[in-house]
Amino acid sequence: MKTVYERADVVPLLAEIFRELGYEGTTLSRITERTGIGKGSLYHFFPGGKEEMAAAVLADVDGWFERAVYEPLRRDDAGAAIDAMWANVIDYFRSGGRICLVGAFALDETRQRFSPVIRDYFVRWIEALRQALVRAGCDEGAARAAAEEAVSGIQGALVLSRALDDKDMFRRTMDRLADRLAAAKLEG
Amino acid sequence: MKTVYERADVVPLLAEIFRELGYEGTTLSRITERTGIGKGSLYHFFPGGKEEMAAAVLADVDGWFERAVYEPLRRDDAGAAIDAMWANVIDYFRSGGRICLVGAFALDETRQRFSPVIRDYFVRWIEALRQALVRAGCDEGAARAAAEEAVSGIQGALVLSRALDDKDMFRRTMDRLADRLAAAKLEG
DNA sequence: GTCTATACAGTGATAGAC
DNA sequence: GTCTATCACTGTATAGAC
Repeated sequence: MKTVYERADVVPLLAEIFRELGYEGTTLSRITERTGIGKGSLYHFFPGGKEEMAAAVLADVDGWFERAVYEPLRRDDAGAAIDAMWANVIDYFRSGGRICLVGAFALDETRQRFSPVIRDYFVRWIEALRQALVRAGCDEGAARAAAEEAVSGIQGALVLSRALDDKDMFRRTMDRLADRLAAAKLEG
Repeated sequence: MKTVYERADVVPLLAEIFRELGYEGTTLSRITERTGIGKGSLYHFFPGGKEEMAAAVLADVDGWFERAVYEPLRRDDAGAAIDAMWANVIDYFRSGGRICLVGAFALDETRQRFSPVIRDYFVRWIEALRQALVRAGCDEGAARAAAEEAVSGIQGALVLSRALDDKDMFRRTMDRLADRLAAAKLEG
């Protein structure tokens, strides 16, 4: 049996591998080992090699958040969009069982390769959330701080729940962060 | 000119390199390149190779936090120890310019190598902070949650301030987390 | 304790058969 | 599009001279 892929099918597989092994830890042979896709095919899809693979994965992740989270935050009913954001975050990160690739890439020298993409992902998240809070009646300064706190808090929960191997800790933290956002809406 | 090292001198140098490059990104040749220490010397100090180097670095980091942060939190005046913790954290992590090696190792497969050390570092931090909060008059449940929130929040700020390349964001977040801890003391 | 030389498996990458 | 073979290079690790 022989499987024929398209580039779009390969990207999510690569995403899981980069998430688990990191940029440096991901090697072509480990990709082949886990997916069955040979070097020939990989270079056919990604002539730029590993760096192009990681860039494609980052673009894919970014696109998902843009559609599922940022755009609703900018356009839909603020309360509903924020509720949806928390549901999406818990689901996407599998209650802390899955890390944020963008956050992970920000920590080591990998950041230098993808610096603009990494920054943009977080800037747009914070800005979209800030806009939703303002629409919900929060004042400008409080909205900015609350948005930053939420996005930062998610990253922290991903690190800590993974270090403690405790998914409950992740869910607890998402609940607390959601409460804080709700409080910011009312107070602002 | 020839420099003669002791093992204890080498560990902090290795720590910076592991922090910048990650476990997989750190190679023996890059260590030599940055420190001038040859492979022969490295294997003399760390016969177990790279894994032993990383373990030594983790033990060193852990020891520093134990002495400078955890022990004061368990024994000294609660308010003073908590104030000292925030000062130490901002200083140690260079306002977000330096990452938490333990947190970084928790994110990818490196975690499997050092899982007990990683978990223990965070468990003891949270527990020591919880004890300080209880001594300050906070009730048990609130103290546990507040301690977890603070430690998690620090990790999040490290990721986000690095992604945004914004040290002010790190300091702002430390201020906010400190305020939240102070509020928890009073409310609890 | 440090250096040089070296072993050999694994790295990203390329070329050509099918 | 996928496979196999192969490239030059770098990875960790070891041994022995000094």
